[in-house]
Amino acid sequence: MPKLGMEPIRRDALVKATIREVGLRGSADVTVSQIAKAAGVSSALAHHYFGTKEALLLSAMRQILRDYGREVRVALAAARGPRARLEAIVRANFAAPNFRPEVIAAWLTFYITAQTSPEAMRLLALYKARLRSNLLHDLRPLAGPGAEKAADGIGAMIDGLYIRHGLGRADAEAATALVLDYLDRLLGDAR
Amino acid sequence: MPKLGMEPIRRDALVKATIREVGLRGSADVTVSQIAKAAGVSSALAHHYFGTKEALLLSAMRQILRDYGREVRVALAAARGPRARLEAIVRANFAAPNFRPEVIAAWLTFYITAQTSPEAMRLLALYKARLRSNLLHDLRPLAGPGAEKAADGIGAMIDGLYIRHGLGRADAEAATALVLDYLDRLLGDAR
Amino acid sequence: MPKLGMEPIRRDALVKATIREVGLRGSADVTVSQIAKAAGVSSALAHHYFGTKEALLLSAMRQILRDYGREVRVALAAARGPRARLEAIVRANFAAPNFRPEVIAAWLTFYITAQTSPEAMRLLALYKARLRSNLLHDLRPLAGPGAEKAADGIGAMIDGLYIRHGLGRADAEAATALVLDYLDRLLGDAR
Amino acid sequence: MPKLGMEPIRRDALVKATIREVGLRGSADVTVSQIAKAAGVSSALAHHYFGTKEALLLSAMRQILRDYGREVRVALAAARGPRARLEAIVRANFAAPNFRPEVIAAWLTFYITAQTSPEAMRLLALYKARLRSNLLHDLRPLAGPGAEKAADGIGAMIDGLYIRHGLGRADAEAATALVLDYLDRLLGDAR
DNA sequence: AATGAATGAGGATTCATTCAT
DNA sequence: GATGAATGAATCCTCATTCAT
Repeated sequence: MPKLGMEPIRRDALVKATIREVGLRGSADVTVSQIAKAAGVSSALAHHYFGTKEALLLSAMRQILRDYGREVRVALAAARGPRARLEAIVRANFAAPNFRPEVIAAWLTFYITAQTSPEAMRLLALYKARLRSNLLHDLRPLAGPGAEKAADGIGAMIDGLYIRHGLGRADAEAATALVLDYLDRLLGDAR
Repeated sequence: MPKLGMEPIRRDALVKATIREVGLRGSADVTVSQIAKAAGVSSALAHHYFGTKEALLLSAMRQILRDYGREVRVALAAARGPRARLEAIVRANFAAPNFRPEVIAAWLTFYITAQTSPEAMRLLALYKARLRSNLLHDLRPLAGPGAEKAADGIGAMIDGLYIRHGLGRADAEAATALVLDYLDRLLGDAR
Repeated sequence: MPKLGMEPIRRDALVKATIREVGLRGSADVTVSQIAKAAGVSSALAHHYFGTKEALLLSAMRQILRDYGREVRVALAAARGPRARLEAIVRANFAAPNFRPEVIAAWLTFYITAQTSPEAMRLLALYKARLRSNLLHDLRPLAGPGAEKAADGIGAMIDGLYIRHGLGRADAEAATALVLDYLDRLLGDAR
Repeated sequence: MPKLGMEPIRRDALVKATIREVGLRGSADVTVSQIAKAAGVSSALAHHYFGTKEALLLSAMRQILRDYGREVRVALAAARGPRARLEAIVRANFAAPNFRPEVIAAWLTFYITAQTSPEAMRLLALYKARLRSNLLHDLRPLAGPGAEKAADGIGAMIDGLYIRHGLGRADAEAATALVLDYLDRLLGDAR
């Protein structure tokens, strides 16, 4: 029984299902039909709304990036001072919603997709840039000229811990501690 | 013009072609036919020698791990003392043969594969364990009780820089410097 | 021009085409594509509805068994008394719809299939059991203790004539007469 | 180490392996490679000696027919008088070497093959004719004008019991008894 | 006499995508 | 707004067959 204004609901359900399925199946081997079924609609509808599979995957990627961005923004809003803000950024990266195995698996898949799809690459680069700029903003007052390198190092470590988590253990707490320890060593110079 | 003793030659060519194609195409979407063509043989021959596509992918993964292991071993042999050995390990990770975009892309693909194939997961875990044990061996005399955390941090940063390289620039030299800087900060405690 | 409710129509067409093709080609070498083409659809649709080739073959087998069962049931309904019922069973076995070369060829193929597929074996055993029980039901009042052996003998002869028909001539009339003659000799004891 | 005069040995091994494999695999799904491996040679050699797969299958069929013929001939040689000879024929049909599941399975496969290959059909027809002529020869003095029908009936029953054996139980002894009982009923007329 | 090497042709199966309803 | 119907294209894989050695 079709209703008016179903579009946003369906789109959302499909995007969420995409993230879930890509994560669960843990690979790029997800089919549009699987996603559609998981969203409770026909695969034809998925095409109706997104046109192609790639577009659907990109939408899912954008959603993940958006979720991630929100998480960071919220964390930042509650932090006072550069050091606290840096810690907030780190914590946000390993916060539950972003750190679920399925989301990590989705990220990995998007890394792969990015090697083929320029649009995916663009999105991933955007994430990198945003993280870097966030870090830089608060590192500069603390680390001075070393800020650039510090941002690179911290960003890399975050990424490394992130994908390692997907592969096995490594809990969020330990990951956070490790990065914060690194941060403090970096800031030690300036202190 | 068939010759005798072609098997090792073909296997090698196919494995190399697999790495290359997986890297170039940058995804798990490589077909056996593509790989076979790149190796200059028919897809039937690929199946003749490897049985399944997964087996071929796993062989390629083993080859990459073997190459990586050799690289590290050679670097270690030339190093004197724990600090030098640690630096050797880091450098080896970003050394040219391991750090080519195609190899990195292959690694990423294997990360994905690992989420489905237990054998791939096993191989990846083995790599992680070896890297960690290598680092620990030389960190213990220098970092004492902090060695474990140090190994985790350095390992994570290496992985992060590694996949970041696949995504864009970030040269080997900068990556090496970043990790060594981190290393020195870690060792600063004990110094 | 897709319509709704096509599924039963397509399924039926595919099953019929399967019987026809298996019969015509006279072997298990029929391909799904051949069957699909004969049914006027794509091979993809055959998989869409039946999943696997084996499932399609089994469906065809079930259809043949169903047709056969109906034939026997109809014949039995019109017969009065054990002797007449036995004759009806025999006649039904050689009645036109079951006795077409293509159906016989299909039977033979299913005999082969049964050696690999437990489900096919089950279906064939079911047919055997039903025929035997039908025969026994009416043989017991007439042949007494010899009923079991009589059922086996008649069943075997029917099967033998059946496959012989597939191989060459041997018309239905002669086959029927032969079995009925045997039946009468068997019943002679009790008469 | 190739030897002189290997040809007959290899041919024989391949034919035997064919019968065995066709029987074991219980279907026409046997590959030349499987047969060759079972015979301890390469598949290339099978082609070297037989040219095509079909030729190899036909050779196997001829061998089975030859074995069957010999079995019957030996049995006949030891029998005195028409009745004894008829019984000998029946017994030979259910004698161990012909009645092994694998041989029966091979027979079934050849029935299928016959529907495609004229040569296979010819061989099968030849077997039918020989059995019929054998039966007729000894039925004529005993059954007179009914001999023809008797031969058909007995032949059919033998075939029926034969393939039924392939499908499940039904031991040779019971089969023999059933046919002999039928024979005696047929001869009862003339007695 | 025998085989390893190699492949073309084909077969089952999957899937993104389209379209009429 | 939504879907069942349908398919072309592609994928993995198998196999009979050939050929140089």
